[in-house]
Amino acid sequence: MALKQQQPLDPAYLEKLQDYYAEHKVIPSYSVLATLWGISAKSWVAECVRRFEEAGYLDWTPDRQLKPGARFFERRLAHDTVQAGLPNPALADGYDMVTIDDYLIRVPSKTSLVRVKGESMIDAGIHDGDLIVVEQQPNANVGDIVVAIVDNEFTVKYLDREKGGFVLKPANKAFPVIRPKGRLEIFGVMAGLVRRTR
Amino acid sequence: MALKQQQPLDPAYLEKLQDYYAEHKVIPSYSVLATLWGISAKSWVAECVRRFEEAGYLDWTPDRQLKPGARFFERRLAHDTVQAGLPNPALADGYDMVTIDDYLIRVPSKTSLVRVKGESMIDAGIHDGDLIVVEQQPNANVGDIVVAIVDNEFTVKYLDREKGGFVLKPANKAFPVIRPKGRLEIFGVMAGLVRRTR
DNA sequence: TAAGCTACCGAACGATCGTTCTGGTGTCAA
DNA sequence: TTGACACCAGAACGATCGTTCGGTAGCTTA
Repeated sequence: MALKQQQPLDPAYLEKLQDYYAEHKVIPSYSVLATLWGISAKSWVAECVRRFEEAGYLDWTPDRQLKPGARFFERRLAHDTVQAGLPNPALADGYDMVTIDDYLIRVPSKTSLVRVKGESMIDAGIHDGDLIVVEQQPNANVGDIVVAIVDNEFTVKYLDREKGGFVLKPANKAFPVIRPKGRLEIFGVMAGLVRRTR
Repeated sequence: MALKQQQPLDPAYLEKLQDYYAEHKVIPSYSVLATLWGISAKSWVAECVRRFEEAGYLDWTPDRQLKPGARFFERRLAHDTVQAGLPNPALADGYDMVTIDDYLIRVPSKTSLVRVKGESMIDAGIHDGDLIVVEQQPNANVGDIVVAIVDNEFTVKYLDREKGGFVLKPANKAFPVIRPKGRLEIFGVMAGLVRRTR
């Protein structure tokens, strides 16, 4: 027996909830949701919540408290071609959904973030203040951008090899190549980059 | 009159709550908190919550629901120098974030992602294939990096003004300045950048 | 050794929670 | 014309919520 196709809910409901969550970091109660959505019956709120839950946007804690679901943090990824008159971006067509965290992080337990200091990697498009997504591992390949520990500080550089051993090369001619005296301590390999510009 | 100095609370309480929040993205109720903290009296939970609230770790929504406070996501040891042994690569901000998503997105309903095509903004550290975090809005200021719609395609450029009107300037001398014939249609303003390198 | 804290327990209570059920309205196809 | 269905209102209800208040055990201070 085929499952009955559920009518899609008003996307504005989800958006309002996401905005509320972004502000308060909490999912509100049914009565607050009713106000938020302009609905005056808790029973209908319950039904809407049920559908969002079914669609994966909401979930429950073991203690039966409402919480964000797996798809709650999805973002619209606009295609690079735009339809003819498309003033209203609410149209579902022309968008894929992506969650930024899933996009960048493959192994959460081995992934961390390091803030970039200085302009030594500017030719690789890595600016001062950017966050580097690092997959922690003790070794890397020549050509990888690695986060190494030099003089008790994190440093982001290209990994390269000279006859003397491994070296760290900046992507900026104004900076010198680093040739570590002892063993080169690698913290991890760069897997991504995050920059906030506003 | 000097304010009475409050006894510091057990830091383990806050840690347990932060762990719970990291898992469920929600602040639990008093009875769940009691279980979480190994306390059997809700009245005492209420007192602890009151002190966390006083210290800025917890807060209330306008609807009197408990939510994370301003200091909830703070890091204990936030500096980019590395301790002996393997470090916890904290953010130098003094604040940690729950998710990368949270770091980049302020208004989810008005935010979407656009993939960059080409090298026209390479001098701004924006590479081919990067994802631009866009806050959708119909106008912008000179100097902003904007996502505009030109010939039914998204294009990322600096917004500038010439005597003829607004123009779009690339960050790469090999590319021409775009002078739109009619009205310049702005999709939104760049608020961040995401790059995957692996 | 009594008084005065702090840390906690436990019962009681009114408010609010989410659920359930009954019912109304608008739309569309048969 | 009549269902069928989606959308929504409202009342009723037991469960759970957070608050209040009284009480206890242990440690200080005087």
